[in-house]
Amino acid sequence: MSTASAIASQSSTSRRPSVCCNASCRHAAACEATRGGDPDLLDMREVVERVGPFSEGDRLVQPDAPHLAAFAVHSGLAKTVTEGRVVAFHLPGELFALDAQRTQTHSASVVAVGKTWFCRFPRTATDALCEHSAAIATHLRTLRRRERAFTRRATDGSALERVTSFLLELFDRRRRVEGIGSGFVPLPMSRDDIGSYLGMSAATVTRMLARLRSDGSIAIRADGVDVLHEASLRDRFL
Amino acid sequence: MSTASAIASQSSTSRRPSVCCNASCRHAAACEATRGGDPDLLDMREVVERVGPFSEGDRLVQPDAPHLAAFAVHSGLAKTVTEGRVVAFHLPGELFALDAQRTQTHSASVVAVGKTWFCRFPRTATDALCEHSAAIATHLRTLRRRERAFTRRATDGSALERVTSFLLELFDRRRRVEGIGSGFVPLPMSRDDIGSYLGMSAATVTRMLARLRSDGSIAIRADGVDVLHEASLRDRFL
DNA sequence: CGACTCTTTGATCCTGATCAACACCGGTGG
DNA sequence: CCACCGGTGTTGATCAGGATCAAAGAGTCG
Repeated sequence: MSTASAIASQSSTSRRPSVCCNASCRHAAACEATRGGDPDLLDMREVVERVGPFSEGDRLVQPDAPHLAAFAVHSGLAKTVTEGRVVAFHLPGELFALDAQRTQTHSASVVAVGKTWFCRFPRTATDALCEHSAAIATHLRTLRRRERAFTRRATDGSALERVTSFLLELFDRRRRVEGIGSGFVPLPMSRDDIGSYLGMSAATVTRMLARLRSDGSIAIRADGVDVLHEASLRDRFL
Repeated sequence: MSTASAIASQSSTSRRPSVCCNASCRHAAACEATRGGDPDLLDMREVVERVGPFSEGDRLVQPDAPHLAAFAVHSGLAKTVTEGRVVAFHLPGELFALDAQRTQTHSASVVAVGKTWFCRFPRTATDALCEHSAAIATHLRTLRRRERAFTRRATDGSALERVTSFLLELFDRRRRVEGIGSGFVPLPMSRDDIGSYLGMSAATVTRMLARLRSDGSIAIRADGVDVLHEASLRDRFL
């Protein structure tokens, strides 16, 4: 079941770390850690370790484990789970697990969804960078705030509105990382995961997607959806 | 419609202030401002002004108005309203409108429910007291925290659970102020107000109360409810 | 006394959960 | 290559919680 069953936040010795964060990385243009190659943030590239592959269900960090690193998704997808509920998804290029800087311990699990690679930023290294560079310190503070905002689970509005805004959120976040791309939004997570995140049953997620399909807003594929009519999705929030 | 239509937070000249905060006040024993006559807080009595009467619907403070005073309910009832929703009720003896100390302006309306008198604590006076007395400063900070907690609207749980916990909350708060009393919980606010506060329709509030009556937990009176079987109410939260 | 407002109660509707049946798909073993 | 199998997604049927609407008491104030 696991290609890498160990917990990676404690040490990376079980996986060959490799310094590989440079302009040739698929996400270099928009990676949050380096903000697309911002000269002020270049040092972040020197401390990163690539870890993986993780496969479906593998835990990257455990609750109450000491906070030893932050992570970015390199490829695949990750979810943050608290008390049995999905509270956040992490897309390629997005940095996370910054929340624990204060408490010194992680407050939730982070679990791989499908085959996933991560970029690991050891705490000791990033702390040192923050002392040398005000730009890096500020950048990480900003990302920490943003992580907190993403984690706040939207529980208001109808099921259709929540599914719609979920798709638009992923659409926008993906666009930010991949650059201007197609209207395709991958949904590698299960319907159960989406339902858990949105506070509804998996059956309802399916039904709401079907409704958006039937009015021509999206097309449903095996591995995600195509946004066919972005405006009609956004119009649901007048 | 109004016995006192002016906005009281700006000035009290339109109503005769009277220094009347002493042991003979009906709520002296438990008033939050003086914490039942705590010697360290006695100076609070010197700065208070009694204002009123206000009648149904009169606004005591307006959103965005400058924060010139905090208040306690002397008699009657008040509600805090934000964006058309009731977010808090204030019982006799309870201090409120501390929230604006930071922002310098009130963030919500406070409206009288029925005929209501208030005790007004001018900002300049309480600020001065806080400089002289660490006890008073600490006390007000504590109350501010508590006000924030009370304002958080409980939106989870079933309608029956929310109504039950609402009654118990008022029951407990009233007991704290009035001392050990009867099982009577006055409900001078309308069913609409309760529904707004609890996030449900007025009809549902009525229905849930009827259900609690039919299983013998409460009796419904014109002006409130009698708690007949406190334990069975609390048992709804296992 | 009469107009008004608020509460109560009944009837109906809507949303989304739950349960069950079925399709689909990838993997496994013969 | 094919039959089988378990997991996941889709879809229909049913159900429960509350909202909404309407009509009938019950105070309340002029």
